[in-house]
Amino acid sequence: MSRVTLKSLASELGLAETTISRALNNYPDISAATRARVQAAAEAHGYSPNPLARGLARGMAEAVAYIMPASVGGLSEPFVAQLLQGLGEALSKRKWDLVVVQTPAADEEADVIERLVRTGKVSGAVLSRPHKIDQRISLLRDAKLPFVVHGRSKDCADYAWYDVDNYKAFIEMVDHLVSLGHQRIGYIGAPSYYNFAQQRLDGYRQGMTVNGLQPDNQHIEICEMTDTGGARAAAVMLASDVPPTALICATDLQAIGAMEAIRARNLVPGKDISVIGYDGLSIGKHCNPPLTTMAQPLVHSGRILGDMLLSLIDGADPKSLQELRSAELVRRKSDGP
Amino acid sequence: MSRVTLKSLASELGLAETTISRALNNYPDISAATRARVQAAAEAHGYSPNPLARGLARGMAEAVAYIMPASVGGLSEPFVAQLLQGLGEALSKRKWDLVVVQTPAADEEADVIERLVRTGKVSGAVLSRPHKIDQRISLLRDAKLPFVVHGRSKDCADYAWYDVDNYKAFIEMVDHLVSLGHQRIGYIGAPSYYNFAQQRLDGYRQGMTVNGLQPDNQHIEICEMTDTGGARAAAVMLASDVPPTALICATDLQAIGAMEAIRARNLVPGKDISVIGYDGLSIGKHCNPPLTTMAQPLVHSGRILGDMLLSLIDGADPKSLQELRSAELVRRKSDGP
DNA sequence: ATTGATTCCGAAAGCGCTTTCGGAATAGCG
DNA sequence: CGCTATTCCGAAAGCGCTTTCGGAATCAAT
Repeated sequence: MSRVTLKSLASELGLAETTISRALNNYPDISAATRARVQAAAEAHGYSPNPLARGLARGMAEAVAYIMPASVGGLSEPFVAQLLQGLGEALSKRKWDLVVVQTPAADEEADVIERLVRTGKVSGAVLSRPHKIDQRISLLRDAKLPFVVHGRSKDCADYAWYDVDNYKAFIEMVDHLVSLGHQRIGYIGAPSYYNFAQQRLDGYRQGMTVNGLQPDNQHIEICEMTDTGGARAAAVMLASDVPPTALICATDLQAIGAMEAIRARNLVPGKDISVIGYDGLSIGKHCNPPLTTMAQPLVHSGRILGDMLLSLIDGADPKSLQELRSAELVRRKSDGP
Repeated sequence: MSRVTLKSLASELGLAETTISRALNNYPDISAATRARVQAAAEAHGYSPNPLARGLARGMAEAVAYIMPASVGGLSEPFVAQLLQGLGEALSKRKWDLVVVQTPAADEEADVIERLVRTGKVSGAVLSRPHKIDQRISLLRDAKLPFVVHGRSKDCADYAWYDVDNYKAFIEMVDHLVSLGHQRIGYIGAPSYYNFAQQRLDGYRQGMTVNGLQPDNQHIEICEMTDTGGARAAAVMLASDVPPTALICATDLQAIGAMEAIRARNLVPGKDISVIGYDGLSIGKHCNPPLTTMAQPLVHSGRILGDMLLSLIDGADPKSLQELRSAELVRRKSDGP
């Protein structure tokens, strides 16, 4: 059972390869009758064009790349699987493929991306977790490879992106805590080279000022986006003269760490000190207490990103493909008066 | 800056395309001098062969597929990201690509895989979470596409696989609990169509008997591999006449759910009732109390699976590529006397 | 019946690379 | 110096598909 090709179909039907091809690709210059005949035969034999050959001939591959975020501290991001699922769903509508590429170390990043565009094995790319100024974005832009970004870098005017409104979300988080009666609200942030980290910090600051509160620098800590990072940062803050009564964290993992630090001081998170995270990871449900968090729909994000990329490849204007979503507060048990 | 191809290199060096190609592919019939010259030029221009063209010519793609496990209950598996990372590392050594494919619903599974092998866009595949008898395995086997399985199905004699010894692990888990003084040890298992579910159940049973204990059917519950599943199962068991003093769970998520059910009855997991999970998810660290679990190194697994697949494609005998690892007990706080 | 416009299909070239094969240049040998 | 054995490179064909172009048939109109 050798592979079924255009040629084999052609010889079976007594037609030319080229006719088969055009029939299957809905060219207008094929009579309805033969088209039907061809399609039936293709169906019967389970024909599907060799994507390599097609890609070569058409000069573009029916595949897009997902550029995995460099694994911070060896810890793979928990959101990848969900995002991939959404992406896959979007792409499967056209039967396109999804190839995931890793960017091992920061200094090899350029190589990897350069190779990606040079070899032309994908006709688009999705990028996660952009930095404020992100070399990868410049590379993709220069290479004129269609791409969409999950998040935004600082100069996000001319490319396609999908992001949640970090700024707004963190204002809301402050609002929420204030409405619960909190005054001294601490902030545990992420490294500032991430653009979202800046947005979240700004949102926090803005939220404080509109509520007539003074963001105390003693109550702002920046650390890695891990549980241990969050724990350390929280410990520092709790040891200060006037410890905060509530903590806003840039990520769920940090929040989880912070809760541990709180418990380590024999305080009860959500009772003595409120903690709110950001990401909406399902892990949070099983913490002690369950973590209140701002959630973003990841599978859905993947789907949107995929759709965006496809229409971008179809020639849409990147500027028309910029979508800002709002995160939603998921109240669990880690926040209280 | 048009793409640099064999042709452009050839005309620049005054050589034939074919010579360039053979030089770069280390054919023995190219003089060392010209080879060096060619390689230098290729390097200088940043040449890398078009993978589509190469794949077409060679009749095989430099890419492998990772077949994502169907997302159970809409919940993406948390281990995917880590496995992918390991796989990517292994493949990057040869600069191969990793395409992830989804199998949407069970009835489309066959289609997807069939299309995968038919189009020949990958020269190998990795499969996760096999069932006892797994249609996907039969399909891949029949298609003669090299593949390795992460786990084993019932008939695993003739293909390549990498698995952890579930049976042994669950015996050890029982041993461990018995050594802590437990007698009534309950078991929360996974659906029996998964082969690992059977192995784990068997291990549990065996562990009980070698320790002179009678596995009570009242103390065995099968449920979905989710937190809610685990919670429901634990609730049932706790309500029985002689509730178990310790719980062994087939997955960490179930264990996390079980702990919740225990807390719901105002009991303290790890103190009143011990709980041990299986998977070694890092989530477990942040539970209340931190979950004791049997851990398997996922990134490493990915790397092994990738290496296996590559040597399989190189012509290795599948039977020689079967590796059984042991899981390791990670003691945290959810087990006690 | 002649022309011109349509409709439909096949021939041919090409995408970028690999690989087999043959032949020119060089070397080794008597 | 002539002959065979080596070394090295180019020509050609092909991987499976797409797409442009031209030509044979059919049709409608004169």
